[in-house]
Amino acid sequence: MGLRERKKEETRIALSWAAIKLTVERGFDNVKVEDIAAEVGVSHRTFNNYFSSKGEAIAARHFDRAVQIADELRSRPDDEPLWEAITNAVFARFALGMQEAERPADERWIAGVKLMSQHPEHQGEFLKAHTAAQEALAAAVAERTGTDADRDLYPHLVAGVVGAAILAAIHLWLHGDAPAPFEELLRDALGQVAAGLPTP
Amino acid sequence: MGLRERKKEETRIALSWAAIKLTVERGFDNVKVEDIAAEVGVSHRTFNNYFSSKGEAIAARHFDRAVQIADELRSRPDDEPLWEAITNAVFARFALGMQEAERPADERWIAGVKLMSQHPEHQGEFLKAHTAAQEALAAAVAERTGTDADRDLYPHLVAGVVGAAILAAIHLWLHGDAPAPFEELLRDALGQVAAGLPTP
DNA sequence: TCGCATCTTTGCGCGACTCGCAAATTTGGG
DNA sequence: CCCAAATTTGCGAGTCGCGCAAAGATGCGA
Repeated sequence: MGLRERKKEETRIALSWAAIKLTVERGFDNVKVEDIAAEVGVSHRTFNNYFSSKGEAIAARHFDRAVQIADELRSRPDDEPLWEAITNAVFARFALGMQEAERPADERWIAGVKLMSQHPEHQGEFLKAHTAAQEALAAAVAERTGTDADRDLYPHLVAGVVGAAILAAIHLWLHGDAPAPFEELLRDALGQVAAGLPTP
Repeated sequence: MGLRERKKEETRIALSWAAIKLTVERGFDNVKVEDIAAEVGVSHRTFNNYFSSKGEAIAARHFDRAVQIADELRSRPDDEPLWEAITNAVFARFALGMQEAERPADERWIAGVKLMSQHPEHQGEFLKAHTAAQEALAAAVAERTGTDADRDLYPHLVAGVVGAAILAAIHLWLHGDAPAPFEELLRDALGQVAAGLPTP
């Protein structure tokens, strides 16, 4: 990767990160594209060369991280059982970052994230990113199980079910009554769907 | 429901339907909010009293239909096994309309729908509607299984898994290589997740 | 039946956003 | 060191979302 591409990637990440930071601090509607661009030191117009909306910039971090789950799954030993490999892949790339790494994690930040997550435009973009990443996961599952993502339901179902588990964990973590650590929720959710979701 | 509310609902449906019709015919970007409003005979401004974007108007029909699945589930006999009840509920309210009822179903229409389904803005709104409807389903599942949607993962997982099955069926129907009737795909998908998704 | 309180529609206007285009600037290979 | 290619930037046009207040429609109670 040449200097050119590296710089592009850096700008992309910086813009995405600035979008998240400002949105969490001020609220979605109090951040102008101009502000995000200024924070990174590029022009308003350049922002739109990278992302076609504020929401997309914010969701980009989620997207990048989610896609890495698929990569991680591919690098798992072939003889590892499917659901075990998936669980390990998810935790390797998702749980860490979701928790408190690379992020203040103070009271105000959490509250800001919750507010942000409720904004309609962000929800749409987040789900789009989530779904797009899920397709990458489906492709990896197809590879591992010898199925065909263009003809078989199976890889899409597995990826969809994993995605549903992740979303359910996030949802309960953000909106639920009983405060539980995110990692625990996620492990529980993956365990249940992996076991075939027996009636409780 | 008084005349007032009925009229509102009619306008809402008319706007949503007009949005779909025009978008399928002309393509997402060639339809202005003004056009949709004109088709129904209201002002541009009134459109925005009902929907906050073109995409939302289009997704509203999906949303309404999907929410009815939850209602249908509630009306199923209590002694019906969960997954059987869910499958019946889904088919009662979803499969019919998805197929070819109430809709031209000609070649041009299908092509238009496929194009529309690929548009970024529509995808986001569609997923938002899908997810929102899923929460209604989770509530119904919680009711039926005696779990708590605010504390337990289970109802969200069931709803999420059902949603994933529906999305997988739609996805393969729209983008897959092997042409199969939608109803068959959907039945297959629900059957697999209900059985706990065994390795193929 | 009628009048009034309430809800809905509409026109106006502002600020913001997306994107095409072309000029200016930066980058990397030869 | 220079040039071709990629990237950034400014500008402008066309939409869009929404707050506000006036105008119109509706339904309930007297």
